[in-house]
Amino acid sequence: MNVATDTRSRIIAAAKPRFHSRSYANVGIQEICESAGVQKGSFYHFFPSKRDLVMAVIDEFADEWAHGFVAEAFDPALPPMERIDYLVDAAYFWQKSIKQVHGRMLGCIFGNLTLEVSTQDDILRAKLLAIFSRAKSRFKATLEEAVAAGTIAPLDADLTAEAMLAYLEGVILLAKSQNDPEVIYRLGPAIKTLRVEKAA
Amino acid sequence: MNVATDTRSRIIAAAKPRFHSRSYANVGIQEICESAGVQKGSFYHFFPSKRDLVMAVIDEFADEWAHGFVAEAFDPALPPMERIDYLVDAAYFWQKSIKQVHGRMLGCIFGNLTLEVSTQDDILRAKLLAIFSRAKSRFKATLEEAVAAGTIAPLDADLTAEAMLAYLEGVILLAKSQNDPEVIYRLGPAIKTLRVEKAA
DNA sequence: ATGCTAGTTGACCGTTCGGTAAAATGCAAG
DNA sequence: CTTGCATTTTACCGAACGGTCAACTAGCAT
Repeated sequence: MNVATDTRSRIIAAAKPRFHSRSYANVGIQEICESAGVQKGSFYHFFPSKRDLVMAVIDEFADEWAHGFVAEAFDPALPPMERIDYLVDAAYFWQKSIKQVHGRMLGCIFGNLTLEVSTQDDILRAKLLAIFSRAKSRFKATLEEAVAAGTIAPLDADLTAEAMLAYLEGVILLAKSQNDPEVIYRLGPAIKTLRVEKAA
Repeated sequence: MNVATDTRSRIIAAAKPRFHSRSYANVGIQEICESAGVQKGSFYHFFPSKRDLVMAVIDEFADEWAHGFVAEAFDPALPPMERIDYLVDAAYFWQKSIKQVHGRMLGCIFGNLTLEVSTQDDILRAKLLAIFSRAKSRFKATLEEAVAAGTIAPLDADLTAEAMLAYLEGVILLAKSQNDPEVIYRLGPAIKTLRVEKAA
């Protein structure tokens, strides 16, 4: 069982950076297997299909974020609005370090996959949507706390949270188009100027 | 020459909706040729490579926008800030009509392609970057006009323009993840709340 | 020791991929 | 009437694609 777990996670470990740095369609099972030192038949013992692999990869990225930067950023000890700054900073430093190692800005794997596959695979789209939905909830709770604390004027927390998430993804997209994480540094802080007023 | 032009444009016409609704990697030359009623050898007479085709497709989309919605939105007769509203509205109605016909929200082809290929093909990335750069210029000029007219308080027009473009792309991304153009309707108007202050 | 099962192997499936080359066709200018 | 060029056709290339299958191995419980 330990060996089994190891093979499975070696496959995922080989797939992660590839899906992140290229695209879903551009990464083949064969390449992943070679890199993981696993036979193709063995791959299909653990994953019924390529889609199931990428779902596992999505989960791993999500967990990594949830227990890493996101947990740090949304620390209840921090003043609410500073959490958002922290998150944007984290995105910036992460992309910057990736570029230093890899030579390229890879962007957000959830955004990347969303635009690539969501017209072709509703199951993947739903998976990605769930990730975004959780992210939005974090923003929303933070905004509600900030409003309650009087840090910011009352607003529509739900829509503003969604707007902030959209902005973050958009900034990362633009940064990727320039292959330059500094775009995140320059544009990121403006996230706090976004506001959707409460409906009358 | 007329026949030649026709073949070439039939190829592009077949390729456009496919690249828009699926992805670069997922659309094959063969399929495009079949749909256009063109032989593969004939395809390679007009396009040296698949990449050259997608560049032509990008140009067509860019022209279509530039002479359509964008020209309408950035009408100098309109008050500057209303132009931005107009553009967001145009994006909304366009995506909505696409969904009515096609059943899916396809999003922005420039954003889609950017996230898919920009780590793998610097020439395509540069092409897409140029598109974004022009779009940003439109926003910037509009913002400068609004500041000059006293409609909005002075700000860093360059960075705010970039932020607005990022936000628009992000909103479309999120809408695509939900396969729902109404997201653009709900979040779009908040674009005007974005501000980057002038550096001291 | 035997039988069951999870895991592994490597060969194989048909299909599609982007791209090539040579021969055939159509057409227009000299 | 012929030369020359742009266009088109057809057949083909090697490689890669996602996925399947039957045979084999190893470990563990009865």
